[in-house]
Amino acid sequence: MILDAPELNLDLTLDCGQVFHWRRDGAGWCGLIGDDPVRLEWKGGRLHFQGSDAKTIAHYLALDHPLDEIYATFPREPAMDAALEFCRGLRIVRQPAWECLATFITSAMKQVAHIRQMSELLRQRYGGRVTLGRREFFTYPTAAVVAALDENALRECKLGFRAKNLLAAARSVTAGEVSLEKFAALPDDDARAELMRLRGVGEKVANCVLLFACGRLAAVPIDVWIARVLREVYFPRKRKVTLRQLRDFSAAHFGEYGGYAQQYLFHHARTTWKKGRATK
DNA sequence: CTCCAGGTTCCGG
DNA sequence: CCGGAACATGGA
Repeated sequence: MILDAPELNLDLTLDCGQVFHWRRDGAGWCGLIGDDPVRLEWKGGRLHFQGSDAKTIAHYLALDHPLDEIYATFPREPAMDAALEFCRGLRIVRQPAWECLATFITSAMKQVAHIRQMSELLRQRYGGRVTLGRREFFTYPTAAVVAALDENALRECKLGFRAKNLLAAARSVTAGEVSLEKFAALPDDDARAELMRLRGVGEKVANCVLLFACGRLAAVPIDVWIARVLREVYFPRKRKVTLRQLRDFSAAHFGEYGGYAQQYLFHHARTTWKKGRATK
């Protein structure tokens, strides 16, 4: 099956730190969209796929996001231009809300490789097994499944102190104390506040969910990397810049597609910085 | 062996 | 509101 997708860089989209379970498969990628096992490969402006259906895939990969319009809102500055040149075609996907929320709860103070590992362990032990041809996949365990576990089971998935947070969040969601479905009607600030009622969910994780699952493209998650970039680029040789200042600056400076700008800066910085260290 | 990672929470100024 | 400290674990 084939889908037109001229402005898509699949490698960047699936391997830029917004989602953690996709793995390379020859010239393409294998993973799940929700419970659907999928294989994707991009060739000559078209997306070849197996598993699931065109509509689901186009929605997940956000092929409807108007990249040209988004890029036009990026501030014209060397750092932003470099990030855009590096990340052109990277799309902010629409992940299932719970899966996104849970993986980012486990992401606190962990490297991307570790986040992958925890996600994979949770899937293999508590998710559902599905297949595509001879390939095997495991869906992400639902909130109800996680809620029924105990803290020790989660610690055995290498979650460490995050186990308590994931468990509490799963139980709150399962009990209906926080609803991940009713966000559609809420403004960003209200949806964020709702998410932050969950144990282990602060401003950063809440913004990740708003951006990577809910399509709130103005949400700007500020982590150690983006904080580093913002401080170096926009507040050079300034002694103390608080998180609050960075947040207020981002909202004012990047505007309605701030989440896209942030992700491009994030991936560019993280990738080039690592390279710089490796060759040093 | 040391350092640090897509943070959050709790506590004292 | 702000700065510090505690919190687990593994890869570099």
